[in-house]
Amino acid sequence: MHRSLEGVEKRLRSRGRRMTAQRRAILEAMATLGCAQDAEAIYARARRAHPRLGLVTVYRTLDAFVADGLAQPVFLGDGRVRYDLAQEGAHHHHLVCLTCGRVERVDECHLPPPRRLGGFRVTGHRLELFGYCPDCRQQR
Amino acid sequence: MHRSLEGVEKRLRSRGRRMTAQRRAILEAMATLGCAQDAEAIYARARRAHPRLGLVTVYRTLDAFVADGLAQPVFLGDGRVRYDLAQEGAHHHHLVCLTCGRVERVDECHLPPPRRLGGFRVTGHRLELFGYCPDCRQQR
DNA sequence: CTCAGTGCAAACCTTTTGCAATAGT
DNA sequence: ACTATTGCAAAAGGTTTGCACTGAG
Repeated sequence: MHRSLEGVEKRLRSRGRRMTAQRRAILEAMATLGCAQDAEAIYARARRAHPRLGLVTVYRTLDAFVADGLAQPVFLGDGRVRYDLAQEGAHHHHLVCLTCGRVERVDECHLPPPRRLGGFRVTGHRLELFGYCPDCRQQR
Repeated sequence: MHRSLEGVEKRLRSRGRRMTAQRRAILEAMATLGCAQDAEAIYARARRAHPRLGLVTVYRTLDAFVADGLAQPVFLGDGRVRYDLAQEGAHHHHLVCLTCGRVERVDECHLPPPRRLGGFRVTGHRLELFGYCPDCRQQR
């Protein structure tokens, strides 16, 4: 993980940003927790490494990461924004359990996105799959 | 549109719900405005037909419609929930302009959703396409 | 030394809830 | 009549902003 941290630091610097203890803690939290975590979860985890961290800083940092292409927002429709660390080969989707809310990462993408569609130039897409996880499937 | 309104009314009744002037106004607003409109937009439009309508009623009605399968929520990541009227053959996706926010409906779905994936039973999906609409494409 | 980043408190905005009044059936 | 539905006001919940202070480069 330290290797990618260096890359991240370089990327931040190139955009006039600074590497701080808070940002390191947030990056580590995101890497540890995995994809599609919300600000609160990242905050709780990052606080272990940096107890003085404020929730507001998490929000501002996530905004900055998204602006710099280091993170991507994920919307699962539960009223909060979740975030993925934008790593190499990062294009992926999410599989969400409708019962317990568990989120799995799905790496295959069978979508050949058309470059043109109804006059639009299509540049990207988001796909979320919904269903029932092994645990919740049994209880039905 | 009156034909489908009757179907809607029947559906509501079968679930112990009542058809009110407010609900008619909201249904009409949704049908007129098209897909992926938020509560505020539906409220503004429905108020033309029923000026005494309250925004809270729109929220509660939309919740009820979703619970009854008459509407579906759409999440485009702009911090508000949007709604589609669930009509026949309603499965569709959205094409969103990253510049102006314009939303087009996309009826083709090239996604053969796998029934099983990583232990999950997959029952549905949401796909949103992003890009630039004809107007905004020119300005670049 | 300079300015990006931080923390706190307060503001914001969308959505939800409590409750008494209203209106379908 | 019975009770689902409504409207208002207030609360809730996630996110953003103002401002003075801190600290990376």
